[in-house]
Amino acid sequence: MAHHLCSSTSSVSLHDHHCFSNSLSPPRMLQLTPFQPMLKPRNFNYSVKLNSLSLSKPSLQVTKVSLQEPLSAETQNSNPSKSPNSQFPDKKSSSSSKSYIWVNPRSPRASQLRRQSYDSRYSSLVKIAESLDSCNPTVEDVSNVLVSLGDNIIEQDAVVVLNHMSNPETAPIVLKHFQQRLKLTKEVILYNVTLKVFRKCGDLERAEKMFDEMVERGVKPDNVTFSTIISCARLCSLPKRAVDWFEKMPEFGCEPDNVNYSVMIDAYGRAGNVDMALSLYDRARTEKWRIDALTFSTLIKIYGMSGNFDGCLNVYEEMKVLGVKPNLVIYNTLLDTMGRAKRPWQAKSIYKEMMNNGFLPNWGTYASLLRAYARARYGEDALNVYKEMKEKGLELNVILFNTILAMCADVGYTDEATEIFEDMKSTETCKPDSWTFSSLITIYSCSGKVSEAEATLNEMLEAGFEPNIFVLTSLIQCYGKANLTDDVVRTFNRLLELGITPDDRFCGCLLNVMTQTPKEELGKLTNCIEKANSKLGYVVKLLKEGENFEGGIFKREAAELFDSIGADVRKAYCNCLIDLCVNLNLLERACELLDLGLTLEIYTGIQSKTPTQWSLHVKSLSLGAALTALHVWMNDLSRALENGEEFPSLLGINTGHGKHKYSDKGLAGVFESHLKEINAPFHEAPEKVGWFLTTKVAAKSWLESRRSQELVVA
DNA sequence: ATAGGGTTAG
Repeated sequence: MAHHLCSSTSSVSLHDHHCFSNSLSPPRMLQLTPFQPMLKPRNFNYSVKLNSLSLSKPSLQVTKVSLQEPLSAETQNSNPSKSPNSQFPDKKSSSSSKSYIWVNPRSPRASQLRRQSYDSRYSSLVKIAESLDSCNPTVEDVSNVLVSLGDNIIEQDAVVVLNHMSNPETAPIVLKHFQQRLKLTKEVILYNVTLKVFRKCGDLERAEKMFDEMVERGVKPDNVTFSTIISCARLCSLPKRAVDWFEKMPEFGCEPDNVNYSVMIDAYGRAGNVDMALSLYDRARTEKWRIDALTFSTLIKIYGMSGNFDGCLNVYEEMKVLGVKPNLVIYNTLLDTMGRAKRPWQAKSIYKEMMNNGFLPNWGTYASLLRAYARARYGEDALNVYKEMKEKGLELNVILFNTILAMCADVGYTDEATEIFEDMKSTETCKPDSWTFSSLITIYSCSGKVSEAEATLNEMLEAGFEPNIFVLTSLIQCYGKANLTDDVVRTFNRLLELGITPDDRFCGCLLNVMTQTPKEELGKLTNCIEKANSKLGYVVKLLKEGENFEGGIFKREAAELFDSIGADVRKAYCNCLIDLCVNLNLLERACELLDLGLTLEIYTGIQSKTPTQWSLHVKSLSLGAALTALHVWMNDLSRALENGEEFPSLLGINTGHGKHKYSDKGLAGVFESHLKEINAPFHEAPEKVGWFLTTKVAAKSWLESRRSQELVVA
């Protein structure tokens, strides 16, 4: 990484370093979701002193294709003889027997006529529906629009008109109009389509009122009535009301069918009642209802929402066993749930299967894939999906753009993020929001690009967004890395001016900045830390005062601090505090903190022993903490040697691979040079990445020579 | 497109 590190003062040797899932990072809003892991791989710098650490069957089986002229107002007023569709009989002549064309319904001619005649009628009805949506909700205005239908209205016309309406004010008036003028044979259908209008507007109140009205009028509700109201309740995020309606069905003589089950499976799932959803599925299965792909998709989603991701895959397998062919919706749902499950590899194999089965990805497919890859930080895969979407002209929305930009921030794709941000701005539909700016500022901050971060901040302000805690945390990290301590302080004051309360992560970032700041500037930052979090301020103060305090106080205060902060930041705080100790040459204090970290189980499994190998695991430690742990381990090994303990054939240190986009040199690299410096006989294992190994013999002789050296010094 | 089920998330 190109960070500007803390100035290389002669007394402090500085090392670029990042640490892993223990680190405090500039926050991203993504991390607020429950699906996000608590911690992410992140970069950090530590300055450390090294030497210390269906089209329904054509219902026109009718051979009669005689139809009226298109029912638009214009044609009503125009001279029929001038009608462009003069091949069809006009309305006036339709009363004469000659007006009927009799055609074999199976002939291509019939289907052509059907389509044409249907199309023209249908589209006029749709236009009338639109006019009804925009007219005043008065009987007069509604009647004026409906006049254009003429007098030969059939029941189906009424159904089509209402089915296309979306205005909950005019729809009941339209319904009444038809009820008064038509002899309805299936009045329930008219009610059902009116209920759909209310559902479109998410107006459950009106839908329920309409239900009462129909019952009062003696119209018997059917399964469609119930599925419409139930799905309306579901759309209104009132799944419990959906359940109430489902339970009312028997009361009205309705037996639930497969669609009702399907809707209810979804409604129960959304109500959080997974058990009921699954028991309905069982019932549907034992009652041999045909369970279709859509219902399986719903089931997969329910399992996914309850976190049972293997359940999702089981349903998918069961579906195939039952002979239901997966469709695109199923695949998209599976991809989505595998993304939520953080199983990008499974998303990948499902996508492959989908392609092999001849399906073409649609926007939803790409969105699910992109999310699955981006959330799991499969950088290359996510970028490939992005490129493919771009090639196909599929535009991302803000959420998707933000998802991929957040990934770029996590894996250090600075240039890619810049390009994607430009793409985003060039779209007409998508404007960057505070999340977008936050991710970008984080990216520039992590890669040490101060001027870019500041430019993006200004762009954000121009777009009318106030800096939030996420942005300010990133900026503090940015200035900290660049060793611009005064700008860190200025940014901190800005946070207070904006009335934002510093959170654990923000304070952790400040603490992390301290680990990168030269000694003589630390005072400026301790002031900020004291204002931000008094407990942390006190611990830092004790630490800085070195030995001048009673034993035990420091550890107790530190323990209290760890108790007061979120479990997700404890390790990061502990790492930073140890780094600070190491920087200030307070090795004993560092050991105390490491010990406290072990006691409180902030750190686990640092040392391990098997009959054949003793190991030190420093993967999740900061450099300072890792070097402290090494120091402790060596002392433990010396003691074991003195006590005549049997050594295993191998001794090893696991640093992890230590590669990170924002970092030039990882923990492994720094550790390697430190091991050389102290002549430790550990060597990088060619077969095992991130491991430094030595033999019993080499370890023992090195420990011996170290002891004799110490004796000499003494 | 022709009375009922889902699709968009951070």
